[in-house]
Amino acid sequence: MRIVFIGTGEIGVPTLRALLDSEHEVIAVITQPDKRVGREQRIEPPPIKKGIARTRIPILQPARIKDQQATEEIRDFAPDVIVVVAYGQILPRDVLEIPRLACLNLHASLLPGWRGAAPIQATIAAGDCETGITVMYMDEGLDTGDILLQRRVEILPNDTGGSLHDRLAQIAPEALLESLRLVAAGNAPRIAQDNARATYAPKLKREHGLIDWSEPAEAIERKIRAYNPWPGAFMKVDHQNLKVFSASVVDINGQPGEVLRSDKDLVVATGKGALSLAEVQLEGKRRMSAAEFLRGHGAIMRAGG
RNA sequence: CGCGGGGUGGAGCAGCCUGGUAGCUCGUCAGGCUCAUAACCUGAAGGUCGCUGGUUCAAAUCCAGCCCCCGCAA
Repeated sequence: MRIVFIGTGEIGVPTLRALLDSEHEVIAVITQPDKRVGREQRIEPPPIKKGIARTRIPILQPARIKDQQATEEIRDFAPDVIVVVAYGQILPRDVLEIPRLACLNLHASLLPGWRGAAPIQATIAAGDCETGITVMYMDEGLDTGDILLQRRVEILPNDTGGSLHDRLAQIAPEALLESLRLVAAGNAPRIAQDNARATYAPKLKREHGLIDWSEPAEAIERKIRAYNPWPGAFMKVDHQNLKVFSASVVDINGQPGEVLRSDKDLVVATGKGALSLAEVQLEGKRRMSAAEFLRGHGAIMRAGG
C-alpha cells in the first residue's frame, strides 16, 4: 500500500524502518522542523528524519501541518493509509480524510488508559502491571479514536521510562504491520473506546520531576523510575538540583524530606517509609552513586537541604 | 555569541577571592588488634593540580586562549 508516515520521536523509528523493509511503499514522511537542541543549540533533525537519511523518500517539515499548503501536499501523495507515531502536532480533519483506507495512529498505552502526551511515564508512576501499544483510527479528539488492535507488554519492577519506551518501540512495528494486513484485507476490527474508563497523561514539564517527599516511598520510587531519563526526578540540596536516577524503599520513618542517614547510604524520609537513594547527580557534576556523592558532599546533606 | 557549575593521587571533594610546605573522606597495599570482619588502630605507596602561553623571585591559586564534562533554559 501507499503510505505516508507522520512522526517525530524516537519511538517511531523502528516502525518506520519496518515499513521501509515491508511490501508497503513509504511515499512520503512528514516530521517536525529541525530544531535547536542541547547546550550548543545546534540545529538537529528529528529522529525520524535521521531514520530516512539514506533514502530518497520525500520529506516534509511544515511548521504547522494545519496550513493549507501542507495539507494539499499530503493529498497530492494520494496515500492509501496515513500512519502517525509521536508526531507532536494535532492533525486537522482535512488531513485525517486524505487517505483512501485509514488514518492510523500508534499510541504507547492500552487505551482508553493514559491518553495524552506522556503515557509511558504515567503508567510506570501509577504502578501498572502492563501497558502496550494501541493502533487506532484517528479522529479529531485526543487519542479518542476507535481501536483497531492492541499489543501488550509487561511492566517489570525495574523498568524505567527509557527501558519501557524502548520495549514499546520494538513491538510497535508488528502491531502496525498486522493492522495494515487487516486494513488491506478489509476486515479490520473497529472498537469504540469506553470513555468512562479513560485516564489522561498530560505533557510533562521539567518541574514535574521535583520530588514531593510527603508522598509514600513506593510512589516516589515509581516516579523516579518513570521519569528516568526524562524529565528526570530531582530534589533540592543547598539550593541546587540533585537529580535522582534510582532509589529503593526502606522501612524507616521520619519527617518527610528529612535526611535519616548520610554515612554510607543516603536515606530520606517520606510520607510513608523512606527511600535509599542509589544514583544521583548534582548540578554541574557527573552522575554517581550515593556513596561517592557522600564522600564529597556529606556535609551539605547533614546540614539539610 | 542564551545563563551557569566543573576538570586537584584510583573515586568523590577542599584549597583559588587574600600567590610561597598537596589537605579531607574513601579505596589500594603492608602490619597490628580480633574467634572473625565490610569494624577498629598504625604505617606506606600513589598527583605533569585539563592543555598552551603570559605576569611574577615564586602560580593549583592571577591573566589570555583552547580542549573536555555537566546543570538550567529552549
